[in-house]
Amino acid sequence: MLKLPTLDDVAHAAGVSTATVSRCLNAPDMVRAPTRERVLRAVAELGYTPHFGGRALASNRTNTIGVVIPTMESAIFARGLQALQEALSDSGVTLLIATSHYDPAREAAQIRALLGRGVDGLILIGNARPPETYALLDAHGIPFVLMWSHQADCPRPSVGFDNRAAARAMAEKVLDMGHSRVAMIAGVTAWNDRAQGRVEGVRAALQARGLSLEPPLLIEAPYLLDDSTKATHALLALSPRPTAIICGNDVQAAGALRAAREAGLSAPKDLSVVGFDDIELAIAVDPPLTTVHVPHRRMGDDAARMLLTLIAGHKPPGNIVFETEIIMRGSLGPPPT
Amino acid sequence: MLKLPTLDDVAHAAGVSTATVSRCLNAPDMVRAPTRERVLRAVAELGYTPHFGGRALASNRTNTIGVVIPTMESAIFARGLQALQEALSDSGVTLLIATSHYDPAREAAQIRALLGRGVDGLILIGNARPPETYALLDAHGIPFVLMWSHQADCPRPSVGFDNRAAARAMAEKVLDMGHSRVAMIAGVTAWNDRAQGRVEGVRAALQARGLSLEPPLLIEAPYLLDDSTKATHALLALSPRPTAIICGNDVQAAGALRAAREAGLSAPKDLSVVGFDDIELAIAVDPPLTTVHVPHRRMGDDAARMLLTLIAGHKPPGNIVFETEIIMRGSLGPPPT
DNA sequence: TTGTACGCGTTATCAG
DNA sequence: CTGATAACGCGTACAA
Repeated sequence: MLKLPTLDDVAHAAGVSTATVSRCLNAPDMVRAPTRERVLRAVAELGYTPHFGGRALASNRTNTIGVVIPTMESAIFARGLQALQEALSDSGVTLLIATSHYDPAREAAQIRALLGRGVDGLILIGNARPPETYALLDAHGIPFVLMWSHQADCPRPSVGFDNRAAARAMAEKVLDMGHSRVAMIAGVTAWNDRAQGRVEGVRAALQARGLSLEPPLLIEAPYLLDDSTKATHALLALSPRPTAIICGNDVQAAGALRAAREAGLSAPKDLSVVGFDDIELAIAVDPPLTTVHVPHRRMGDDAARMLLTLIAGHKPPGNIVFETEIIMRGSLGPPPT
Repeated sequence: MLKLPTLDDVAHAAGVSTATVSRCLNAPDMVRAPTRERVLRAVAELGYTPHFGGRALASNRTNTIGVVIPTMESAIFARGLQALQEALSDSGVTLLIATSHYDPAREAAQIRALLGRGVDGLILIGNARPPETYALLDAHGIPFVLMWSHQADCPRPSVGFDNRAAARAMAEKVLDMGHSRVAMIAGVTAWNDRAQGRVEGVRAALQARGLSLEPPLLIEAPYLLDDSTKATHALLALSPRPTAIICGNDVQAAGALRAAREAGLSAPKDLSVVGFDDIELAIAVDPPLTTVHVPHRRMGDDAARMLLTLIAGHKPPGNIVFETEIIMRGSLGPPPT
């Protein structure tokens, strides 16, 4: 293991003090051009990279921000993450990724771990979490931004959209198609305001037309293909069976389509299925999914930008709310006659 | 911004020296039980977390390992990453994730960034990279493990499988079905030994039966749905057109199925399609994909374990090679008569 | 078994 | 514009 060159080595090689070298790297304008040139040459020659720990210790900043997402396995958060990462690396900031498996206790533990690593800020998904977690955040005084949600009554800085309204709009689309026996496969709603909002939105739309959304027509299932397939089979065993299934996300919708096939039903002729999120999977399945388009990239971009603003000590620029859009593809059609 | 509690604060609260507190955390056995208990209580009460930078500086270790994957957007690496992360966090190690977009220059830059952050080890995907990158690694003396590949002539520690052999076996399966006009949509092979190996394997199988694999029957495309759909349309325009398409991964296979549908062909009756990797997508599409199963989780597990061994200074335990397995599902059938 | 004291690499505050 | 020098929080010889 080679010993890495230190500030001192560079200073020695360039014939200046460590302070000057440090300045060349952090505030080049404060150094005369010829000196700076000499120093930078020495830096290049030695292949010097500042030691992260030393820097963190001395400056109390890490140029690192942490994000805790529920999971990496489903592709839901991948694109947003990538956007986050790109936006941040433009500012020389590194992204530290942790996962909570949709478990608030794990999320709190991950936040603690991230804080221990001295992250300058945090990005979290959604706003439903125990008060202790918010207490931890507030006590620490760390800047953070919530993604994927927008609720008017949540005073935290956030970049997201109204899951409830989007789901309601989708349900209305389904009803407008003429469906009157509508079921929903929802994500697990415990500590998940996105899943909750989507259920509420669908329920509101149904109730406005005199329909209700209760078990057995409402099933909660993890955001996984197999669980959704199983749930769909249960729904299809009902009599009369539903003519449309609204799913909590695209993965679940893909699972529903699969169950329909297994049951010998063809979508959308015998059964309509709609999803949510508009991930790549939506156009891979047959029929392609009618779904709610979510602006993954722009959410990531804007969340990064907002967090950097907060870290810089500026005022929270007000929450950002995106509009969603229903993408009509083949999986939604009129009910069978 | 609250000031975080330091070792000194804990020491003060527990009425001991900082050295004792440090020992309680790093080598509990060296401290008498009653003392330790008192200290740990203080730790808990103050919510103390060791300062990452300080620790890194003093111990020259970060308990962090870095991984550079090509991309997060396709789900290919997600499961392996999750496994890595879980295996590592059991050992109190944090995973730093960076992406290269399949670009060797970007990979080198990310490695440099990771080294600057003082990672204790690295995980890299595949073994095809410029000699300068290996030179960088060797000069630094950092332990690293390669994943997803196994080539007998590569002397680096690795945990993977033989992409060439797996692809060859798959191609033979296709040929055994009776296909004689076989095309391939490969991943971009530049600096990607997995993609290269898969092409070579398929080509070898075809050549053994007197067939060849050259353009226009061989097309390279990014591992994305749309590109593969486009490539498939080009293949379907050939005359005579291929009766089977072997794809570089499952995403491409899903794209091929989509193109077939668009062209009014039904799989596997009119066209057989096979994939590689066995990600969740494989069972979401219709027909479900016949594909090569890759042991994502075990690869992640073992790579983590091997790297930790290397970091601990033990001998490289020899490369780990996994067997792959062809999973027969619906997308491969006999050629149309 | 516990405490003292130094050094890790960097930034930031002062003088000059 | 540049150079000394004092922190920053922790691990670890060494001493007690």
